[in-house]
Parts: sequence; structure tokens; C-alpha cells
Amino acid sequence: MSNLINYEEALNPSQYEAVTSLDGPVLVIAGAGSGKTRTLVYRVARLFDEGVPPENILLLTFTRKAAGEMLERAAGLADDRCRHVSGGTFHSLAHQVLRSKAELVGYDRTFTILDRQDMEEIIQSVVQDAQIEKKAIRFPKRATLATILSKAVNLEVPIEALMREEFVQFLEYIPQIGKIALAYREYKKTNQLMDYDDLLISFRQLLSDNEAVRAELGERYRYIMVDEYQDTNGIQADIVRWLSSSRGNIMVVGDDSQSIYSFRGANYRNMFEFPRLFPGAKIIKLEQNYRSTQPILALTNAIMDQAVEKFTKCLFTKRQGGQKPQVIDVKTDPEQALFISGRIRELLNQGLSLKDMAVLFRAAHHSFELEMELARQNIPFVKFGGFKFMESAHIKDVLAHLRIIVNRNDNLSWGRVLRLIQKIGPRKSQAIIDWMRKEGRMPWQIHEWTGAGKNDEALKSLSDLMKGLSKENITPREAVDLVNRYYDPMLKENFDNFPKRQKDLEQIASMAGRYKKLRSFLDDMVLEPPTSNADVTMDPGDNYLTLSTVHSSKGLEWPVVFIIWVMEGCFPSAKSYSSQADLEEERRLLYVASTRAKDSLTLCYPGQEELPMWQLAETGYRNGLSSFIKALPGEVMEFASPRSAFKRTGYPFQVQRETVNGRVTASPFVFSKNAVPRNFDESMQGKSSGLRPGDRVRHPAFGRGVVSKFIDGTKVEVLFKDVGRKLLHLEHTTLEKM
DNA sequence: CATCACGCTGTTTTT
DNA sequence: CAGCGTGATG
Repeated sequence: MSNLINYEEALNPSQYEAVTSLDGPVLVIAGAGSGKTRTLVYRVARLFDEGVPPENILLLTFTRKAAGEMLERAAGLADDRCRHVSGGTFHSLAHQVLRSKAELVGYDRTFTILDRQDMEEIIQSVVQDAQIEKKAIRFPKRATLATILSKAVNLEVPIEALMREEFVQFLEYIPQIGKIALAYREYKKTNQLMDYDDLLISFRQLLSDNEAVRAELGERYRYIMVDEYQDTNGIQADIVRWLSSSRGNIMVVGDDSQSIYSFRGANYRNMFEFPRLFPGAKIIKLEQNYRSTQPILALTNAIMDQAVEKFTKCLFTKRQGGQKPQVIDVKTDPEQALFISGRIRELLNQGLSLKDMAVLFRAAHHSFELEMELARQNIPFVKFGGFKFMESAHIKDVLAHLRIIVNRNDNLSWGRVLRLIQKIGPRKSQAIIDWMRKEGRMPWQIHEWTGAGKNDEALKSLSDLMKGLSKENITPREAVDLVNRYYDPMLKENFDNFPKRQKDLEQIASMAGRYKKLRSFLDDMVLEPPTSNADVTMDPGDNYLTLSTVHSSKGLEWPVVFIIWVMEGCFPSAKSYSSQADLEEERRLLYVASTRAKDSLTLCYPGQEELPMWQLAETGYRNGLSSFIKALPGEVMEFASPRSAFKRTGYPFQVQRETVNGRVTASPFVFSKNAVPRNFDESMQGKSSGLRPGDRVRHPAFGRGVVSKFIDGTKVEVLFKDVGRKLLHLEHTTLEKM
């Protein structure tokens, strides 16, 4: 085999050491932009060069996208066969193994995987069935219950201990929640269901209880690499230990400064436990940064300098020069949207491309106002994070029909499917499900049910659908098409914006076309769903701006990065940020966001918009950058107000609004084909702003105004006194009725 | 029994 | 605003 790669030339000394340390345990502490991915890619290539068959290499990554991209690069570097390296997330590996060995942990191989929504639905039904005494009104919502149960599992602590730590407001319900947890576990067991946590727990149990399985996997995965190790939790760390127990060739790579998943039990201390658990581990630090200019690194280093608990070092770079990062105190959301979109236009005029820019933020809704402004200005963008395509109602509806075929006892899906039918609600659907189970009927016999208020025609056509779907050798594509045809009338009945949703369903059909087996299609839709609308609607050549939550931005980089930073000072209750640990995580989050930037970094601080108006009124306007931004030394960044920033660039935002749109007449709901901001169709559908012409309103940026025209339930035109012109606006989050 | 209007509450990130 | 519970209506 020809060895064409000159490793020493391609890598710096630390990287080279990591790439060539093939045997035994290795811990790589890799700062942001230090060529971590490059190192892993070259290590795969190196192993390959040394004659290790790709199937014997396992690459565990934290996000599903990362693995594929890495293997792609390794293939380009060494050999196409690198694509055969086993790679994926902990969950996907667990799933893959359990599909063939589930009976060893007391499950059937046909188990169904639950996503978060499914989990919450089951919890809700459990709460109802168990006649839990809710006493006061403040019983936790199903989402909170799910969080409590899941976190207790992931942190491996009893529910009571977790609640004393983090959910003090619900302490009085400890007995009830314990009961719910038990019933939930019971329900999953009897219905052959596994949630995300069960996948990990069962996989670990399989490994710990089963010498033969351990041996088999140990033989199969002789070299194991784990990326983003700082984001693993205790269970995942155990899995790593068991997997590598026979050969001991394990490399973990991580950066404690980038640990931002504590909410799901991640513990960056895992990294520093590693040498203890794997005696003789070699420790390698990658500190040279190849991504950002020195002024940007000065900022990121300064952020981490403040951290109370830190283990890694200072990043350095040879990329001198470049501008200082800017901190813009934008005061309000609308002002911020105008500032960022204006800056983007300016950069476009300078010859940059939209692909070179990204806007990052902590929570999906922090970009809403910006998304509307981008849509008005016809700037195409794609958003990563937040809203999940797969979780929209119409998609779950269609998939539910298919899940029944794969698992006839999937009561959750049965319920969803039946409730779609007119005159069938919770009670009747449950009655039908009970009857089916008791009588042992097949899905296509559903029309034989004879209960009160029976809808003959609807049940017959459902039964026909089930008959069609049960056909031997039906392809996933055919199955989706069949369901789509059946579902179409309901889609039109239930959703005003059905044309868009029809397109979504066509996308689902074409995605199904890439699978041979219905079950693997459905599993992937839960475990590896598309990350954003880009994955389903964009052409690879399209040029668009990236919007992303910080969490979804890991491992990516852009020449120009804007950060929307809504700070803890904005929360009046601020319970969540009261603890040192939470503040530390916020710091690491800002660090991750900042280190995505290569050349230009702009931090925007929208002061007050985080608060609903009624809360603003109670608490008053809270301005000021959060404590840890304030504490950064002045020499690492430049402060500016949006007004002065615009003045310097000759782009005052008032004029822009006038010249670009004159009177803003474009509806915020008319989006370019690529830009489909999340939730607008969902949240606006059938709702009304309640505003009528003549109503007085207040807008945070534009002051007081009067509604001049009613457009529809969600859109009104407003005449603002101070601004002196009309503006189209919507929703109570920005318009306060006076 | 299904559906609808109304009122209340309120952190967020993902496999 | 959304999601949820409640009480009224069909």
C-alpha cells in the first residue's frame, strides 16, 4: 500500500504525536480551532496506512453530522475505504448494537425508539392514569417531568436528590413523581419502547453484564476515538471504558472550555478522570489555533481567564493583525435586526458572500426579529437548531401511520392516527386500541370495531390504508406516498398553510426513497433527523446566511460571525443563573460562539427584548452587559452603539428602512424560497393579535403609535408618532397594547 | 364525547 | 405568543 501522506509536514508536533500514538490510552486536550478534526482525520488515515482495516476503527462523535464529515475528509486524504470506518453518536451505536442483542437486556429486537415528544406524551398519559394527586395548581408540566426523569437517569442520581438540588419548587411532589417514574418505566417495558436514555443505559448494561458481547465488540472495534469528550456524561464514559476494555486502544479528544451540555448530564470532569481510569494514558495538548486572528483570540482567552474552574491553557496563533472584536450595545431587538442586516448588506457590497457569515445565539427565539428583517430584505438564510422539522405535527402524523406497520403495538402512534379522524378523541381512540389488543386484531381489521358513535367510512379507509401498507415488500417510498394520499384531506382540513406542509411531506417521501427498510427509515428519523431546513430544502450550491444556536455551531467556522448575546441580567427572576455553575456554562457558551469566528467578530447585546412586556413594566429596563463581559479588559475589544457604528459606515438605520422599503409593505410572512423561519406557520396559525385600527400600542424601539390598518389576525400596520411613518408589525412580543 | 373559547403561566440548549 | 387546563357548547 502506498503511503503518500507526509504526516510530519502536514501536522504540528503535538498533532503529529497524537496522530502517531496509536496504541494504548491517549487524552488529547484540544483548544478551539487547534486542528482537532484534522488530527482525528489524519489519525484515521494513519491507522489505515498501518494496515488496520477500517471496520476495526470506531469514531464516536457527539453530533451526528460530525462523524460523516470527518470520514469524508479521511477518505479524501487516504483511501475511499476510510468511509467504512464505523462512526456515529453514542446513541446510534447503542441502537445499532441493541437491534440485534436487545433480548440480552430484556427487550424484543423490535423495540421502538421514543423521541422527546413521545416521552412527554407517555408521561402525560401516565399522570392521568395513575390518578396522581396534584393538590395545588403548581404540579410540574409534562415537559418538566420529562426533564426531571431524564436528568436523574443521565446524572445517575435518585430523583429525590436531583429535585433537592435543582427542582426545589416541586419538592412536595417527590412521592408522586417517584410513582410517575415507576409507571413510566413500566409502560415502556410492556410496550417495548426505549427513550434516548434507555438506549445508553441498556447498552451499558449489555456491556457490563455480558462478557461475550464485550469480547465481540472489543474484537470488532480495536481502535476507538471519541470526539467532544467534554460533552459525555457518566454513562457514556462507562460505555467508553467497557468498549475499550479488551484492547485498550482508546483516544479521547476534548476541550473542557467547550463543555456546554451539562443540562443533559455532561460532565467535563470526565476528561480529567480519564488518566485515573486509564492508567498510563498519554496526555497531549493542542494549543496552537489555526482559525482566528490574534485580536479574536485575545477576547476568547480573556473570557476563559475569568472561569473559576479551568484546566486548559491559552490559545495562540500566528495570524497577527485583524480588527478587534466589536461589542454593540443595541438596546432592542428591532434595532439589532436592522444593525445586523445592514452590516451584512455592507459586507456583501464589499464582495463577501453570505456563506462566509453566520449569526449565533443561545436560544432559537433570539433570532426571530432578525429572521423577519432578513425576510423583508430578501436575504436568504438557513437556521440550525431550535425547531425540529421532524417534530412538526404533520410530519409526526404521517410517520405515526408507518410506525404502526413496524410495531403493531405502538399505542402512541395508534392514538395519534385515530385522533386524526373526525369525532374520535382521546376516549374513543383508547377504546379502539383496547379492543384491538384484547381481540388480537390486525391493523387492517380496525373497521371491524363496533362501538358507540362509530364512523364507518373513516375507519374503513384507515383499514384500507393499513392493508396497503402491510403489503409484502413495500418500499419505504411507496409507504410514505400511500400515507400521504390518505392524509392529504386531513392536512387540508387542519392547516391553513397546507401547501407548504404538502411540500414537507414530499420531502419526507423523497427521504424515504433513500432507504430499503421501513424500520431503518423510521429509526433514523428519530435518531438522525435532518438538522435544519437546509437538509431538506437547500441545494448544495445555494448561497445563504447561516443562523444557528451556539449548540448547533460546534466544530464549524466562518470568516464573519455575529453573536446575539442575551444576558442573564435580563431575567428578573434569574433563578437559573444564580448558581456559579450556570454562570460558568454561560461563559463557556460565549467562548464556543466567539471561537467560531476567523476574521471578524461582532457581539450584539439586545438589552431588554428577552422580557415579555408585562414583565418589563414590572421590573423596569435592565441595561448593562453581564458581569463577565464587563470584566473583560478594554484592550481586547471595542465598544460601540449601533448608531455610531452606522454613522461610521454611512448606513444609518432609519434611512435604510426608508430607502429599502420606504413604507414597509412586504409581509413578514413572505419568505424567499430558502428562508423559512421556524414556527411562524405553527404559532400564527389561527391566532389573533387582537389589535384593531385605532388601538394604541407601544413598541420598544419606535415608541408609541396607533394601529392604522388591520391586515389579518397577525399583522397590523402602525403609525408611530416619533418615527413619523408607518410600519408593518405583528405579535404582542414587540407590540404592547396600551 | 368531541370541540372550542378563555384564562393563566412563563428558560434554554439536544441525542 | 404557546401550551395547558377548565368549563361551556354542540
